[in-house]
Order: sequence, then C-alpha cells, then structure tokens
Amino acid sequence: MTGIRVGTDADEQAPERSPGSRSRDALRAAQMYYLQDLTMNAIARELRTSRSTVSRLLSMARETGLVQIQVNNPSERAPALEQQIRRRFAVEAHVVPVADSVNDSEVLDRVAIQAARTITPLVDSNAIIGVAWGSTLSAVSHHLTRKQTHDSTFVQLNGAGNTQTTGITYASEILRRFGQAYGARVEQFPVPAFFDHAETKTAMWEERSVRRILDLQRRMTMAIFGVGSIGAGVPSHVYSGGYLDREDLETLDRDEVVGDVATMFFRADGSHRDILLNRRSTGPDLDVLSRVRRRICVVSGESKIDGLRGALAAGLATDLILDEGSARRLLHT
Amino acid sequence: MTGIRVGTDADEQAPERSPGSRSRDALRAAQMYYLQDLTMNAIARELRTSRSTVSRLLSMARETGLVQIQVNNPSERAPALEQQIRRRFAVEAHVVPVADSVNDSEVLDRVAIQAARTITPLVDSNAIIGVAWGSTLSAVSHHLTRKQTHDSTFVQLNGAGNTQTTGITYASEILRRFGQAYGARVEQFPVPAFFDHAETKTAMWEERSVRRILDLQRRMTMAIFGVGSIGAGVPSHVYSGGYLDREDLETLDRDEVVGDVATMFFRADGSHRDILLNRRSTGPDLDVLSRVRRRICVVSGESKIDGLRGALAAGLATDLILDEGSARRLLHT
DNA sequence: GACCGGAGTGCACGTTTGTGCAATCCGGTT
DNA sequence: AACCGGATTGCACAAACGTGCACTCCGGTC
Repeated sequence: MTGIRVGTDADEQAPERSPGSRSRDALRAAQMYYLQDLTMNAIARELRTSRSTVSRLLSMARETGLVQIQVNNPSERAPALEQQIRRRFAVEAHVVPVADSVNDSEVLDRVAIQAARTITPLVDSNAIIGVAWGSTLSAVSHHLTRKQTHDSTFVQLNGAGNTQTTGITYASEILRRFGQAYGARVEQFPVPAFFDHAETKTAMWEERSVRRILDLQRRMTMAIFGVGSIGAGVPSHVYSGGYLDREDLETLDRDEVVGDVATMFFRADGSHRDILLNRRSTGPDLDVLSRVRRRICVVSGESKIDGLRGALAAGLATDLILDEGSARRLLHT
Repeated sequence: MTGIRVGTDADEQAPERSPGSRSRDALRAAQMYYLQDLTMNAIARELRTSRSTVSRLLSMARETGLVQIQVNNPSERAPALEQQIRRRFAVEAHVVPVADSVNDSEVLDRVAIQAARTITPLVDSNAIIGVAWGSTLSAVSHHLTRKQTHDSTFVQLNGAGNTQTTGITYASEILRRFGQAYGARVEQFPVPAFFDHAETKTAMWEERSVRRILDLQRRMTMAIFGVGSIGAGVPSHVYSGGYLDREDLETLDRDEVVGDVATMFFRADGSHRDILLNRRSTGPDLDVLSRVRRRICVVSGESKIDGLRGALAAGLATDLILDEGSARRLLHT
C-alpha cells in the first residue's frame, strides 16, 4: 500500500502532456536558443508565436530537464578547498561559493539549489535512493531539476512522526518532490521518528510492512541526507521540533553525542555503539548506511560543523556538498 | 615536421592562463550563475567587481567549456523526422530546426553551430579524428566550443592543394581550430587534392611521411566530413575552386558520379569502383573510411541532396547532422 | 625615469529577457 | 445555448544582460 507512483503525467503543476505540440516546440526552441544562439525574438518569428511564449517554453525546457547545464570544475586541479577536504576526510567535496556577508537562510537556499543540480546527474535508472528529512533536505527538494528515469525508487530513511503529528505531510512532501522530479516510485516509512519503548521498535521491525522498507534500505544504491548538530547555534529540526523531551536530551548529553544523520546519533569520534537513543530511533543502522555505494551529505551553515565532523569521522558520506564558509571552518580549526 | 601542437597555452586569443585568479573567478561565477541562479549583479557584489566583468567571465566560462549546455531530445521518442531517417537510412540523425524562410547562408551557419555543439561531447581523449575541409567544415570549425582532452589527434583526411595555391592556409585553418578547441595535436596532409598523374600518387603513397598520415587515418576513431554534390544549385568547393578542369568534370559525368566525401567520389547507388578520378585523389579510400567507428556527416542546404543520397547508400556515415529542409526533402522524394 | 602596448576594468547605452495582468481560448457542465 | 474554470496567449513594463569605448594598470624596453 505504500508504493505510490509519482508520475509526471497528471499532477500538481503538471507539465509535459503527451508528445503534444507544446513539448515539441519546447525542444525546437531549446535547440535554437542553446545550440544555435538565436534570440528569443528570432525564435518567436520562426515558431509563429510571441516572444514571451518562447521565454516560457525555454524555462519549461530547463525545468523538465530537456536542457541540462553543467559546470565542471576542471578535473583534478579543482579549487583548493575541495582538494584539501578530499585529502583530509576522504570525501568528494563540492564547495558552494558564497560570500561571508550572506545571511544563513540565504546560504541554505543557495546550497540547496546547487545541491539539487549536483545530485540530478547522479540519479540513475533502476536506482534505490534513500532520502532523509529535515530543513536541509526540504530546501533541496524544492529545487530539484527534472530528469526522466525508469524503475527508480525513493525510500524514506527514517520515520517522521512525533508527539504532535504523524509527520506525514512534512517528510512525505520531501519524498514526493524527489519522486516527481525523476518520475520514480516513492516508499514512505510511516512510523514515528522515535519509539517510546525500544521493545516496540523491535516488535515493529518484525512486521512485514516494515521489513519491506528495511529491505529496500539494505539495497539502496544512493542515500541523501543532511546532518543534525547538537553544538551551538540554531538547533536542528530534531532537537527542537518536539521529537525529543528533556530527558532524551540529557541521555544524549551523557552519551557524548555530537550529532545525527537521519535520527541516528554518533559521537565526535564517529562511534555510535551503546548510544541509548539509537535503540528507539527509526533511522537506518549506521553500519547499513555505510555500505551504500554513494552517500551524499548536504550541509549548510557553520553551526553544523560539530555534527559534520562526527559524521565524517564515522565515514558516513562519500560526497559532501557544503557552503564555502563551513568548508573553511572545517579545515582551519 | 607535421606534428604541430596546438595547445591552449599561449595563442591567438589565448584565454586560460595558469590556475590564475581569472579562471578561478570564472568558475565561481559560473557556479553562482548556472547552479545558484543568482543575477550577474549579485555575483558582481560577491566577487567585488563590476557586472560587466561578470558578464565577461561567464562568456569566457562558456567558451572554454567550463560550462556545458546540452539539449537532449527525450531518448527514443525523438522527433518524427529523426526517427524516420534512422529507420530508412540506418544513421543517427540530428535535425537542425530551421524555418523555410531562412536563406541558405544562414542555414549553413546555424547547422554549423549546432553541429559544433553536437560534436563536442563526442570528442574523447586518446582519439584520432579525421577532418575533411570545405565550406561546411570551415563553418563548423568557427563555432567549436572548447573542451579539454588528452593525447588526441586531428588528422587531415585529404590534400588541399590545387593549381593556384597549396591550399595550406585554408585547410589548415580548419584543422588548427579543431586542434585548439580540444587541446589536441594536428597532423596536416601536405599534398594537392588531386595528383595530375595516378603514378605520382602511387609513388608518394610509399613515402614515409605520407605513410605516417595514412597510418593515422587507418587508426581513426572518428571522422568528420561534409559532402559534395554534383547536382544542381551551388556547386561545392571542389567543383568550382580550380581543383578540377573541364576534362575531369567530363570523366566524372561519364562515371555517373553524384558526389564526394573528402574528394573521393561515388555514384548514386553508393558504389565507387572504377571511378577514374579516385585514383588521383588524395582522400581516404572509402572502404577505409567505412571502417571508422564514428563517422559524422554534416550537410546544409538542399542542393546537396543528391550527393548525400549517394553517401548514405554507400554507408559512409553513422551520424548525420542536417537542416530540417534537407531532412524533409531526403524523405519525401 | 619616460614610454609603449596589451590586458583588464567600469560606464553608458541599446538590446534582450522575465513576468504580472487582462483578454482569449477551450473542454466540460448545466 | 449559456456558463464556468483553468490553461494559454500577447502586451507592456521592469529587470537583466552584452558590448563599444575610454581609462587604468602593469611589465618590458629604450
């Protein structure tokens, strides 16, 4: 029942109808604009329509993935920051250029856009892709550019319910947007973020509906997630959204937790054994996560540095997308 | 002596200097513009420079291949024309949309731009690429977008000298531009287009300097050429540029030649045996050409249809780039 | 130290592009 | 046939962009 097809057929802001003259024109326009360097005016004349329509056709062509724009940093003599991070932490770094003067929420937005565009070329057909939730992923999901794939599945990495809501709307919106962008199935994980009792989790984990999801997670070919950090600054969604009570926070403190990925916690050295809360969390076992071929971590804002350090120590990511400020900070302290 | 390095180092309109701050800024700007959707104004502020400089950085980023824009026609449900051509002639067709109202020289220009951009992604490292010459290829060579490759070589397919000139400047300009765009070596073929006596060709073909070129041609991984057509309309370069005298044209007529590729002639049915002029021509044996893995034919203008038909019958191309008008004409008669 | 040439910069202007809005089209309903 | 709502269009205006030109900066030369 959870397998929901998120097609590109009829939908929300449903674009591409059948072969229709609309998308044919979009292709023609895109070729004339991007491959022949005509102006929109010239294209409008040839297509016997108005310039504004051409402008709209083109933005549609971009949004639907008809036109793809990629920026390659010249192979291995890449920018210094990225190289240093790669050497020191053994992850492929994608540093998003952002001047220091920019405020946090704009940084998030810009990291999100660039992350979305970095991820798109990595999404293949026949993939199983895990997606976490949180403010970072939410932002990313808003900026995905479309691309058609076949038989791919997006699977929710961890439950999203809390004491106030079932969390369905929030987490599933994110998932839905991913599915829609790539024409893929989505599999929700309808459990709370944390069980109240570890025993309930154990019991639920035996349920067939849950095992289906866990099985998908084991077969993931890619995972996309942010990090939570307990350090200073803005607390991440998990720490402030009513998912944890005072007592929980105290045990985290006692266990020397510095952050989490998909509500699974870890310490500064990357270890996660014997962290009590993990027994009640619905996130993927971090060892399972580490076996996924491609693990993309998106981070924006320096307040997440501590959590990020832990995640890197744990080797949770193969690819790291982060803003320039955080990149510097990651290296220079 | 013929192996000339056409680097991207110091040159003509030499752009990319070392790692310099210039190209670093170009990368940053490109990321901010194409991946973060900032305006040039915003980028200028962050880079502490003027908007016009940003505009220039961006166009540099595009020209040097830092930014790559591709338009994919949605896999196999591609436009009707392209499918029909593929079925009927067994070549991958790339139809360049052009309204009928456009004049011939503009059609050539637009086909050339789009051809250049279609070719670029196909150019690999370690490739050996044969290039013909003529008005079509000349136009293409003017619009190549750069892309860095290693250890690739462009080799001239046929001699370019005629009774008036050695043809060096014209053909070698084309070759040079290709080499420069991809940072590749170029190998000129310093012989006339046609020898006066077949015996001279036989003799020359034993010379080591020539054999080097012939050997490269045998090892080509890609070939790029136009077609000449004897039919009506504007005569191709070869037929009007002083390469052939009246008598030659008569023998072509007698041999029922309809066109040529790289100065090797063929008939309407694709055959080329016993065409006298081919014994004196310096182009690659058409059987050798047909063994090349990827053979890209660029055609603009309906006057070339007859030659094109012959070339297709001979199976000379694996990929065909042509304007919409010619595509229609090719199918509907 | 004066001079020179080429590359890089910002300004100002004209061109090109994005977008809110009102008008129109179109398929389905009453 | 009249009506309705959503999608699509062109218009008009504002925003964003490209480029000739004059100026500056810098390294080499006399």
